[in-house]
Amino acid sequence: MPELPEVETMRSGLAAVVGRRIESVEVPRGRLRPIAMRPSARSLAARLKGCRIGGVERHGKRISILIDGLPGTQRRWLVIEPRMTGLLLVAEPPTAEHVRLRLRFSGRDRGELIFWDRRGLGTVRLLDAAGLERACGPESLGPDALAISPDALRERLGRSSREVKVALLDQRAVAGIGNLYAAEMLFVAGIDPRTRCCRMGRARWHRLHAAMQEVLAEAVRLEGSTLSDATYRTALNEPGRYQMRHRVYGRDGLPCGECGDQIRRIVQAQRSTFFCPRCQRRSRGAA
DNA sequence: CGTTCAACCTGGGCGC
DNA sequence: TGCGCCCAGGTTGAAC
Repeated sequence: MPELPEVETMRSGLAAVVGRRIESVEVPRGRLRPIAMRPSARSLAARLKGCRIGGVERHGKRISILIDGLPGTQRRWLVIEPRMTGLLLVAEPPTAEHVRLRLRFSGRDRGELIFWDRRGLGTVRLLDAAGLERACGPESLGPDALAISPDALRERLGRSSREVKVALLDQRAVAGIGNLYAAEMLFVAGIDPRTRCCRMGRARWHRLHAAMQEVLAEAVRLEGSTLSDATYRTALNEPGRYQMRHRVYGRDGLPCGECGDQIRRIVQAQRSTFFCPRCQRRSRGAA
């Protein structure tokens, strides 16, 4: 479930291939249904060959790779959405079967960039500047969760009648948060995930913002969360280490590390939410 | 403005 | 051993 920390780890891992020239492009075909790729695999391969990797950026849970050296002066970006099980690797992938795109580099350094995706829900698109703006600009994504100010967070969500856990997953409001980290930051902030945004005062928004920064920064430092299904790996095909720090996610029925009460699982907007009913009471704190 | 539901996929875990 | 079923959750789009 690549969220901000996992995608940020992919981005920093990909810094190793910036400046390299693409010698060949491979889109393996197997028994699996091809993933969404625009333009077609064949055309993508033809256009990328001989180009250079100009840079790598993260936009919420998406990655853009600047492609230099296409004919003409216009720049293009390879925009990749890992969605549920997509990985960007500069090392051998977990299995050969689910490799969706492989760029081989030329020159002294050689090496490869691989997009691997077990479930195939991810997408790969080659976009021009306007397309990049549409896919990753403010009409699709709000401010990054690691860059937003406390007041901007409150400004963007504070009037909503939605439950705060559901609202945190809205990428147009704030970008990068998914199901796992939403649960973790609400626990750290001591906020009931069912609280309506418009019922939260300034103090609680600031507490949520502080928890957001703390949880995401620590998860980035530990290179994301590799769950028991072991899907997510770093760009070097190593597991993340933030799963050891999970306080509520995936822990229903287990005792809360703070108070010892049982952690509960509920469903909000068709997604699991994990929380501690005692540590995350609606009225906890001054509010 | 909002919610709900289905769809896209594969594979791990479970009950039988 | 194996089959059928449920579940994981990012994103989009339709229906209401």
